[in-house]
Amino acid sequence: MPRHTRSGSSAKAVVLDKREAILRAAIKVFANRGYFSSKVADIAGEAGIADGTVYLYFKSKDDILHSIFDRAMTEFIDEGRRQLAEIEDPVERIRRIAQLHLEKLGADRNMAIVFQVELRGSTKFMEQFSAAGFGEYLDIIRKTIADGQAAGVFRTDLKPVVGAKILYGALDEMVTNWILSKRSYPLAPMADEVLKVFFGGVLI
Amino acid sequence: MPRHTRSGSSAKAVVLDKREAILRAAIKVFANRGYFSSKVADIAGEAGIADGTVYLYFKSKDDILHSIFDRAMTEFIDEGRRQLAEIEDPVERIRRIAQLHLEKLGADRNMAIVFQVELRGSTKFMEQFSAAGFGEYLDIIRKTIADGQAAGVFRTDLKPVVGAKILYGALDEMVTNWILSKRSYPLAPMADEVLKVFFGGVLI
Amino acid sequence: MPRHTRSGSSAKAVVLDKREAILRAAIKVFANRGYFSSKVADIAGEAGIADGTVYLYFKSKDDILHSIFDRAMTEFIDEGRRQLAEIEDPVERIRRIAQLHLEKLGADRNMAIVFQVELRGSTKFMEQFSAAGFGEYLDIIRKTIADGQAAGVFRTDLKPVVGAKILYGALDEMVTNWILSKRSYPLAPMADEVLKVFFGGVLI
Amino acid sequence: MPRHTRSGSSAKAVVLDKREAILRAAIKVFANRGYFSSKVADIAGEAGIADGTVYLYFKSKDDILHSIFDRAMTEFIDEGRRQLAEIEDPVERIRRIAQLHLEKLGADRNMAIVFQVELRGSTKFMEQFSAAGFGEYLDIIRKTIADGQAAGVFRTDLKPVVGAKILYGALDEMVTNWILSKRSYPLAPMADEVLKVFFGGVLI
DNA sequence: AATGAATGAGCATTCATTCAT
DNA sequence: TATGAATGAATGCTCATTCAT
Repeated sequence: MPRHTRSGSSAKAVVLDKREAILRAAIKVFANRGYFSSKVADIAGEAGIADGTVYLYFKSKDDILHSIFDRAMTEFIDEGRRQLAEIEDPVERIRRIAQLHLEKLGADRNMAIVFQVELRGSTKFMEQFSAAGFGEYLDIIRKTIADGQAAGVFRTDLKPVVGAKILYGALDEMVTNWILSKRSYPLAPMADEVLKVFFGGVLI
Repeated sequence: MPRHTRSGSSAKAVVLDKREAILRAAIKVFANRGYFSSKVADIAGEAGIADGTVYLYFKSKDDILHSIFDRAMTEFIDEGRRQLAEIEDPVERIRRIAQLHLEKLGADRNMAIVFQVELRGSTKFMEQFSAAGFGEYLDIIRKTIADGQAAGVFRTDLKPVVGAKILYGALDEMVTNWILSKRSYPLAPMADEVLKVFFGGVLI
Repeated sequence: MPRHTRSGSSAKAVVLDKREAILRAAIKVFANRGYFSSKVADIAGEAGIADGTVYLYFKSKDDILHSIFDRAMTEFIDEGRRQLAEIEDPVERIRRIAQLHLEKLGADRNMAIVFQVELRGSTKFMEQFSAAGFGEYLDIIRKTIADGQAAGVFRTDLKPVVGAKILYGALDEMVTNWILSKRSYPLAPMADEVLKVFFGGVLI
Repeated sequence: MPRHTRSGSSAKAVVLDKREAILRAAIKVFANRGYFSSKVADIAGEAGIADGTVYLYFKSKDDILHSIFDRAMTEFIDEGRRQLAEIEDPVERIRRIAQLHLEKLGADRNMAIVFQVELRGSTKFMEQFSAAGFGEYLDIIRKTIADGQAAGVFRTDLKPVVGAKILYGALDEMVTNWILSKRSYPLAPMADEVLKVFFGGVLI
């Protein structure tokens, strides 16, 4: 896809590039040492800039973490909406959501670590986050389940919001285990395992 | 066995009481402010003792958090073994595990916050913890699922370890949402909702 | 020499014994770790008593160090006076002083370390000490030199006080080197080497 | 080689200046209060900088003391080698050493206090220091005495190393007394008094 | 007298943030 | 914009001393 600016030398593009570089560096550093143990100097060093420069692009260390979440969540939600746009069938929609969830997080281990560990590691963040993108995400799942119930494909003795949490929790645990695992394996295929149970249960 | 000292005033008991008081205070403080933002002075203040006294009972702030996890996990595992001892049926065992999980964490909101937030908020802790009690817990679920498969009550096209993670993840998410919820509701009943899906799936 | 109290069980004797035990323990601990790095608890432990008991015999940690110096210095001065009482000849008196200096410090390595290191390691102590026993000690040497000059055996183009410092400094350095030496050798014989130079110089 | 920046304003010079300022401040503070009683904040205050700035130039409080010793000793040894380079006569060399010793320490009272008090006030420092510059210093004296013996000007019934210690000890005591003295007098002239005795002895 | 648990003042060090250049 | 030296508030931990028993 062609860029609208020639080379990366336009003022705007440079700004975005450096901001981007800092975010990437922060994701790496936060993933390795954790938010509280990471120093702004580490991030600057990883990004190849001076410490002070960080503050030209972010208001604070806290702001960096928030920006990481915001950007990733926005991208994820957008990508989700795009992919779900043409899928009508609730079952297929749920399948697509689950796959997308694990594909996205499975594609960037550092980002996954930051999401699973740092986002969860702070009630403050979690609360703010719930109010933001996370709530929206859960809501998309909830609505799809409700649609499925209306369409007569999902059992109706289950509150959609609870179903959404169960699916999300199961997927989330797949990610957490993948992060902590000493073995290296692809995360995305786990979606099918989760869906197998989510859709059909474990009882024969 | 008769005590030589009346009631809980024996030296041993006093020591345990103070240690206990510090742990309780720490759970409260950690739950409210998070581990990193909590000051040892906060804990001491909450426990009604001098700052230095904390160090007569714990080696460091870090040691306090570890002690919280260790004690709670040991108690939980013990209680679990006791309650599961007389249950043979895999389905019932799984049900008991899920209920116990939410009963225990639902009984102490602060403790639940510390577990959900602080334990998850540190790869270091998570790794140490995985190697310790958490792995053991997941293993109990895994074995029960395997037993159920052998007994012909659970579908066999699912790896027991994956099933265990799915169940755990779903329960865990119930706890996390309960913690973050502005509304106040009992956590334990959520176990049935999770089991409904885990056992039977959502498809009609 | 017979004791005036039978056994060590009289109140006075017990007090002295425990005080003595604390001082001995302190000398050992101070010698090994240095005054500032030594903890009162270390001293109590070495003396086999409870921490608080130290304060029944000494006003403070500082007081212990002072007591060590005071007692040792008093003993040393007394012993010196006794031994010098019957020596008239200034040369022999100087010899006796030098020998006694190295004999005494050479007899107790820990005490020597405390004297050489801790006493010197604090201007405060040194000033207080100068005003106390140390000044008295130097004065005895000074007077002996002056006597020798009056008697025509010592050169008179040297201020007695300077001569006293030179002798003391040379002896002191023997002690310091002996303490720091990795090899083990008797300190007392070094007195003759010092006196050889002090009396006759190094020039042929 | 021309500088691109005028006078002492180059980055390197500024760094050295601030490092120098901290060392000077530390010498003053250590001399007045002693190493253990001195606070890093005192040093920073004396140097007119913020507390944290100290750590941009030194690794720790301990590192400051070491740097003081290292720099002074290096300077002293260098200056000594320079001045002794053209002196052949062992007697004159000894004289020069003694004079230099008292000239240098007599030129900076605070530095002298730090050397006499803090260096001696720690077996740890003394041991490290013995292995370093101090041993080298004593060795220079020792060799000169041995040369004098070989040249037939010094008596041979004295081990050179012992002679070196005696001279050093005598000089050292001059410094210590000068530091502790309430009167103010020049230290350097005391070298002649010491040499008078060292060379010719006190006996007529 | 003896104990040792409790106290709390004290301090070296870190690090997010600022700002002169 | 970019730098990185400087700042100084913040805090975990130690240990001399006290005092209830």
